[in-house]
Amino acid sequence: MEKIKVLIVDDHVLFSQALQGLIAGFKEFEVVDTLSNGRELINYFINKSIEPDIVLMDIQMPIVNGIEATEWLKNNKPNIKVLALSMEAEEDTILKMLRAGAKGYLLKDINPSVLKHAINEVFTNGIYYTENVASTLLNSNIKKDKKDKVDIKERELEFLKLACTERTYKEIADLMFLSPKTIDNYREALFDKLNVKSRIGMVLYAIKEHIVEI
Amino acid sequence: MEKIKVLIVDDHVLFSQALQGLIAGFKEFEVVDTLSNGRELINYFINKSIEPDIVLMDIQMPIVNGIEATEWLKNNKPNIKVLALSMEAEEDTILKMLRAGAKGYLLKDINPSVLKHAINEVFTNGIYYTENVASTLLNSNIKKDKKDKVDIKERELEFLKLACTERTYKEIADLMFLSPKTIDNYREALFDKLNVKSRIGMVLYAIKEHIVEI
DNA sequence: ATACAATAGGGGAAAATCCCCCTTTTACTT
DNA sequence: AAGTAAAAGGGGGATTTTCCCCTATTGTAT
Repeated sequence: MEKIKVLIVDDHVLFSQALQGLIAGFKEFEVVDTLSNGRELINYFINKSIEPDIVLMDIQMPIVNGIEATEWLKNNKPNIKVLALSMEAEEDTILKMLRAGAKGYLLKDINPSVLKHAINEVFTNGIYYTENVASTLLNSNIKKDKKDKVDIKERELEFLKLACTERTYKEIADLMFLSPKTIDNYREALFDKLNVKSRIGMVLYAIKEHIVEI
Repeated sequence: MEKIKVLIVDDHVLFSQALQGLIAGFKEFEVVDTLSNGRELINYFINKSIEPDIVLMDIQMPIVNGIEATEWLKNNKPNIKVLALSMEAEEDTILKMLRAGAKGYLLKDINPSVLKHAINEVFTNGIYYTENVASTLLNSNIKKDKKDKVDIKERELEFLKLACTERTYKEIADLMFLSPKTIDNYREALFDKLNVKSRIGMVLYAIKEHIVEI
C-alpha cells in the first residue's frame, strides 16, 4: 500500500522536527519534508518537489502565514489537502483558515492518535472536523449574519487608530491636518456605526476587533 | 554513562509526545515522563516517582502554569533544573520564568541540536542562556528598576476595571456606592501610578497589563 | 504617634460629547 | 455629460464628562 505523503509547515522547528518523528512512527504515513513558513512552501512547489497528499499547516508563521499559504494551495494545487494545526482556538482564525480551504482544524493539545485519525479522514473523506470546530462554525454563522460588517471608511479608520492613544481630539486633528470639527464628525459617525456611547467604547471596540494592536 | 533524565511538561500533547520521540533519539538523554500541566507535575513528585535531572517546562498551561510550577520546584526540589520552553519571547514572561528559578529559556523555533546542547549545558553548567535571552535580561534590568511595580489598591482596582467600560465616572460612583469625588481621587491616584494622562491611557494600560479581559 | 488607605468634597478649566447646520470633492449611474 | 449620492471637510453653540489642585475626616496598622 502506498503511504500517505505528509508535508509539515511550521515555524517552530523543534515542533516540526519532533512531529516528523512522531508521524514517521505511523506506518501508513511518510513525511516528505518540513518547511518553516508559507514562502518556503510556495518555493517548494515551484521547484517541482515531490507532491504531498496532506499538508499539516501552522497558522502563525513569519513572512507568509498559514492562511495565505492555504489560499495559495487552493488556487495552485487544489488536490493537496490542508490540515490546519494551530495553538489558538479563536473563532475568527478558524473561520479564516477554513475559508482559505483547510479541510480540518486541529489544536496542538490533541493526542497523537487524534492526529493520525484526522490525517486518515482528510485523505479518505476529504474533510475532518473536531466537535470544537464544528460547534464554532455553527455558532458563528448565526451571529455573523445579524450584526457585523461595519463599513469603516479610510479616514475614519485613521482617526480610530489615533483615538486609541492618549492624544486629545485636537491633537489628532493636527496630526491629520483637519479641523477639530471634522474630527468630531468622524467621531459621531463611528459612535453610530460601532454602536458605542463614548471614546472608551470606541477604543474597546477597536481592540476587540483587532483594528489596533496594543 | 548514566543518561540524563528529562521530564517534559507541556499541555500541547502533540508537541510533548513528539518531543519525547525526538529526545529519545539522543543517546545521552532519556524521557522519564510527559505531563500536561503544573498540577500534574506536583502530583508526580508527591507520588515519589522517578526524579528527573531536567524538566522541560512550557509556560502557558492550564490549571497550574509553568511559572508557578517552576516556583514550586525551586522550593521543593531545588536540585532539579528547569529549562523553559516557550513560544513567546515576551520580556516580561522571560523575566518571570527566570525569577521563578528556570535555568534557561528556549523558544520553540530552535533546532533540535540547540535543544540538545542546552540540556547538556544546564546539566553540566547549571545554566544556559541564548543570546536572545541574555540581551533581554540586560535591557530590562535597567528599565525595570526605574518604573514597574505599581501598587494598585483593592478599591482602585475595582474602579479601574469599571473604568474599562462605557460607564461614566458618575455611574461608576453609583455602582461602587461612593461619591463621584472619591472616584475622582482614585482616578487621580491611578493616573499618577500608571503614568497616564487620560482615561484612555488608563484603559490601554489595564488591557496591556491584562488587568481586564475584553 | 504617625503614616497611610479610604472616604468625601470645592472650585475651576479643559476635553469630550451632542445636535443642529453647511460646502466641496469624488464616484457612480443613467 | 449631467445628475446624484456618498465621502470628506468645516461651524455654532450647548451640555456633560473629565481632569486638576486642594482640604478634611475617619479607621487602622506599625
